[in-house]
Amino acid sequence: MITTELLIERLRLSGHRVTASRRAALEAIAASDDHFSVADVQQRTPAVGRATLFRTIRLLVDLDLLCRVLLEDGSLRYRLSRRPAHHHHLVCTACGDVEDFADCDLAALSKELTRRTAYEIRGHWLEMYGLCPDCRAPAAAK
Amino acid sequence: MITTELLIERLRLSGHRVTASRRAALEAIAASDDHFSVADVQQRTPAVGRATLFRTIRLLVDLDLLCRVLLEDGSLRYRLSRRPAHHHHLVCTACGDVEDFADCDLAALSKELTRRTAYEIRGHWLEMYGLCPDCRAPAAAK
DNA sequence: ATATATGCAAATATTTTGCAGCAAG
DNA sequence: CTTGCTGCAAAATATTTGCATATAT
Repeated sequence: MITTELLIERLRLSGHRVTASRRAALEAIAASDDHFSVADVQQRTPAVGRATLFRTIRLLVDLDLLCRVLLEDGSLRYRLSRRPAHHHHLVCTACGDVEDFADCDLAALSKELTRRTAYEIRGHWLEMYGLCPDCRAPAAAK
Repeated sequence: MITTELLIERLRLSGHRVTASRRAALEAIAASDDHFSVADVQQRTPAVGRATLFRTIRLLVDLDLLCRVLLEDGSLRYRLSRRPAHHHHLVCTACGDVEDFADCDLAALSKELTRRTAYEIRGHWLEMYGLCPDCRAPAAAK
């Protein structure tokens, strides 16, 4: 569980000011599970200006406190970073639950693509989708 | 090379009307390389209404004549489908060139994730980024 | 003929920017 | 007390919808 206090501490350590608005945004974010949009946060913090939320969320992404989650339909959401480094998401398409994973073995694919296209490969986006254990059961019952 | 005529034929075969606006949009699309946004098409077809372009592009995506390309920053573009089925993109981050590939071997990863999380995996997004041969040389020279 | 598609304009949604005032450090 | 942050309002951008008209088939 990531607490608001921890997030605030990280904000402070990176040389940014801890303000009431940021505190409010972080509380809303720490309380939200899975993934959320800017609009979701806005709804939970009506007192904070829209522009401030956009600025705050961008800041948090830059600081790696938030990561972006790509949904199956191509839309982007945000999520509290639970892993410091490179990782991916396994998203339940029914309930929105997210699992992180880091071991994407794309080395073989990367090598093969380099051989075939002469590209120098530098990065990738990978997100997986499926049904979490809780959502599998009802789906199977139908 | 995919011609406008081929695209129009596919439109017709799927039971949709071939209109001047759609023809214009398809011409603009067939002429554009790599990936493009709705705004890009709009610029090349000033006579076609904005709403019509959005509707046309959505139709083309539904018909699989266009596929969506995810850029590294998370924004979405479109691209003429050159492959009928499931595939991915290798995008040059310098010039925007795109190569398609289909052999994403995620079976092992998928199996491992299922074992670990009990998710039933149903799909994925995968895009690779790098420098194409033409853009590698200048980059290396610096 | 007639169902489909169009352009327009307006509504809605999303995100950014300028700026004067506020407040964290 | 100084610099960074805020809210507000306005602008820029992106997308959707209703509707009367036009047109492909």
